[in-house]
Amino acid sequence: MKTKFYITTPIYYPSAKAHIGHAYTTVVADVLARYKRMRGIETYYLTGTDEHGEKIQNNAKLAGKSEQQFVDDIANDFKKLWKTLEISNDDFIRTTEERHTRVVQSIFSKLFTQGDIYLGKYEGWYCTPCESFWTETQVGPDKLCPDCHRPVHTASEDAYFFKTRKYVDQLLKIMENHPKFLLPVNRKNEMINTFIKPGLEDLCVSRTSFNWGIPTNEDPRHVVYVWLDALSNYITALGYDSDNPELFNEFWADENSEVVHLMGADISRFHAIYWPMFLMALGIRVPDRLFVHGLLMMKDGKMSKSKGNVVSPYPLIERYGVDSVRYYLTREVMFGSDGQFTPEQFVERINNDLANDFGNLLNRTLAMINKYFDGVVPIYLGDVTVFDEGLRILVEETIKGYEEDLDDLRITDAFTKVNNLVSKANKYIDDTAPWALNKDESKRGELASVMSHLANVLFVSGMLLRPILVYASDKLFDQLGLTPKQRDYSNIYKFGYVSSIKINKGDPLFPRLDASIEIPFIQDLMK
RNA sequence: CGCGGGGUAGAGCAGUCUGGUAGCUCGUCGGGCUCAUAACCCGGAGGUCGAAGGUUCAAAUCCUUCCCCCGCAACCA
Repeated sequence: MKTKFYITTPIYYPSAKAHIGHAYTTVVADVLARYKRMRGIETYYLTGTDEHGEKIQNNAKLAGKSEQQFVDDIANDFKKLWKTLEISNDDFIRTTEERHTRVVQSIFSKLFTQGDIYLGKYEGWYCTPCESFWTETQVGPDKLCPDCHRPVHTASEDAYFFKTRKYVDQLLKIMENHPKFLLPVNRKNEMINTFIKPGLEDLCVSRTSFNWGIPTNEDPRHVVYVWLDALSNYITALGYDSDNPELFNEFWADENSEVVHLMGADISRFHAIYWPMFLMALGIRVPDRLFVHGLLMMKDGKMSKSKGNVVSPYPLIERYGVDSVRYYLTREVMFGSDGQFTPEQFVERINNDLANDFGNLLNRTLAMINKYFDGVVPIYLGDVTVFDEGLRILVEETIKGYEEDLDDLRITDAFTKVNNLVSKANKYIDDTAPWALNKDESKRGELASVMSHLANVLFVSGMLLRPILVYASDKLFDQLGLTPKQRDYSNIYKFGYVSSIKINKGDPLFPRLDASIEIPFIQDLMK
């Protein structure tokens, strides 16, 4: 396994405030980052905002702000949300920052000089009053401007293009030789069959129709157009081509660093095709993994401003806590497929997994340790019964499977295994019936073993969930009586580590939510 | 014929690549337990796996055609 880990979210386009969909991607990336750190892997986690383009220019005007003021405000909104959600990003890159713009200009120049970028003509449907280009499908069969509904005409303007031809074979080879380069696999097939095979066109990398962008050194009327600007953030943030390239050398250039990009399907094409090509042109190695995650849909379809079905994460966090929201986002959606946000499932997920199964397991275990052993976890003496043995073996299998899954980005599978462990521990209580053992003095050893096994399962479960539950895991460790030093991941390999310590039973970790109150409350948020 | 995803129990989903008794969570019905947050554990009912045809000893799974839903369509995770 590689010793270093670099993970990124897409940089979000701040044309409006952050919603729960942004939070989904960012939380998932955070869970992976925290997991890797917990395993002792040197990790760097990057997120940020993509702040250029015509839409920003227009929205700023509408808001009566300067472009910079407009993006400053929204970038702050994103930063605040990540802070609230306890996102552990190491950096937050903004494409309007000098450290980014300067390097993008230099990348553009380099590609131009070496002949990968050339000056050509961009053609499309143009609306003169709106000063905008539109695509064939946007203007429709009647050739009307989608904005003002007036007729458009074909027009062309000078633009720079990136030559793709030179790198196609190399890219195909990468996809062929590295089956996990682009996941899920159907995404790879889509890229190859729809975009590459029919013949890849050159990519337009500059525009003159608006000016809120990074001006090129070659011709300042041209600003760098979207993807060359936006995608470069993954390396500019690390100090590529700057006076401080240490992070770049450590987390990108070094083959011992695993580079993972997370993204939605809408932008997978740019990540999977053009981004590797840009890197090849720059003579830099390509990422290890591109993972296309699903979207969190609303009952009436995709979240969008026009539909007015966007959910803000803030009121959810405020009412249910950071851990619950993080857990819901990580767990609800099969990683790689689309999922649906409904108030019913939100409440259900938290009640079943966190309150009834996980939280209650802690609560009932500690109650028994208090009652039967005066609040001290009995000394671990190995397996006494077959039930003990079965549980211990399951713990070992769970840890192994969890690690394999997370290392392979199978997030849903990994945490499903933890749920299963918790659930089997609840069953174990039924199987062993401690209340019955307590009535028989000769079964004292068995009873002690049950408590000890349960305490250790709780320790392991809390640790495996720690990348998600940034507060509750430590509350659980507090209640188990573990010192901060003892809360180390490596200790979960030693089953029986939690032994002979005084517990501090506290409040339930996750109070059960009353569905009849909470569902209407969340429904209200969706209006 | 633009591209892609999907249609499996009342709800939400896995399983489809590598064909072999249809599974998970929730709900529902019945039972158990009493350590616990009205929780937990066990069992039952409930499915012509979108439709039709084909391949096969055997199809949710492979092939063909069709129907329906959704997303994208060059800056909405």
